[in-house]
Amino acid sequence: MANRSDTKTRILDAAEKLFAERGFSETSLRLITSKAEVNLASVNYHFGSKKELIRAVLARYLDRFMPEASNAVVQLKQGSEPSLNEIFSSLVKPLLELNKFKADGTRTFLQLLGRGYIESQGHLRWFITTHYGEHLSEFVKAVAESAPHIPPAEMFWRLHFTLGTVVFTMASADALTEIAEADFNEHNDIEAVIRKVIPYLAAGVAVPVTTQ
Amino acid sequence: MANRSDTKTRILDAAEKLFAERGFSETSLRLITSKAEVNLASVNYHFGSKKELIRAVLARYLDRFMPEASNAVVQLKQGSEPSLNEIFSSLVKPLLELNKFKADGTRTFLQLLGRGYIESQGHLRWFITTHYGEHLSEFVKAVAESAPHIPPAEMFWRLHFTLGTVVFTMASADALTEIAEADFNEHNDIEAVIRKVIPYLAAGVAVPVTTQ
DNA sequence: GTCTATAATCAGATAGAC
DNA sequence: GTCTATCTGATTATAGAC
Repeated sequence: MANRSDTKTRILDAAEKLFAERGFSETSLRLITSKAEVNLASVNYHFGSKKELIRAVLARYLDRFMPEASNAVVQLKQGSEPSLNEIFSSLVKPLLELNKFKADGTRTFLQLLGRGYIESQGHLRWFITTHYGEHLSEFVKAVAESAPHIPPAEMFWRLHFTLGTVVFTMASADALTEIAEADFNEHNDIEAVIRKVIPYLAAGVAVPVTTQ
Repeated sequence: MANRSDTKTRILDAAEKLFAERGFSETSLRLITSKAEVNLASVNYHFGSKKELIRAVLARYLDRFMPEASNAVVQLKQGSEPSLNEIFSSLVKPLLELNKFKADGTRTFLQLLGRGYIESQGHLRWFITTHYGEHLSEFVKAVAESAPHIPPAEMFWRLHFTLGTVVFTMASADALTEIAEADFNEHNDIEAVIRKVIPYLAAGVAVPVTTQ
């Protein structure tokens, strides 16, 4: 069995792929263990429960991405007054680094994030803010400083609009790239999609608040 | 039984509320029939299956909203060259009309739409484009004319970014308004959220394409 | 049309041998 | 650590009496 990773990793690998494609509640442990070619009981042995497995899948990506992302933002601020476009763009490299960790890692991570935010009824939001709060606030602080004309409450909403744009786009990325291919003969990988969405996000976050 | 609507309506009413709050797969027929105070078997008698019930719930809203929405857009174009903000804003009234049809109808509809797009693996997208395609294209055409500097393929992406922003925001609207209340002492109803998101969307859709 | 009762399936989790 | 076998509970769906 030289060419076979350990059971725990096999489960994580199969689970993240299925979770990203189908969502969490639509993915049974039986399907996961069947794709991973491991025994059904091993999930509970290694992870305790399905819920813990989901957390482990997410944590494996977040542990890599979050420090790199906040680091990129901090580095960027060493220079002078980055634009919103530059701040968002600084996340591209940390995102693409995930492809080195695992094939299709960027897309998988973003899709997991999307599924997680939508399915977990606020639980993932809590998990991320409590476990990665300091990294997160580096990003939020940089954005706020770069758009000082937006009041904090408004910025709260806009950052969540942004999150929504990203996670929905990524959860639908497969379908959308297929349609774009068929209708416009455009081939887009995940990086191309990310680079398309950034100007959209930056424009929305910075648009002056209308008083009506 | 004067003060009791018929079984079919009771099921639809209970189902749409639960679907919007919890998602489709997290809502069992047992929960629906229990809240509706009807017999479990009546769902299959009246709708045939859970999947058909989901379609019926969505169709009840779409049948009202889509004609009104496309009508609003067409009306708006009678005047001269509406802005993107005006086009998006023209949807507010049709959306709020849903509150007259049913208490909290606007929020319910948008949350259902969000859940549907995310959970249905592209099936809802197909259902909407095939059943409401003409209404939809009125809207798309108006947006395209109002932002002629955006090439069609780019506009395809931006309209889906927009869809993502809206449906994610609406699927998370309850959680977000709670947080905004707690952290910023801001009270927002669904109309307030809609009015917040429109400038964000309009700015993103119209931002010049960057050539890099 | 509505009900009870139940079929048929699938889920997560676990006991216990190896 | 891994396996088989099974438990327990939930689900959708249906048959058949009323």
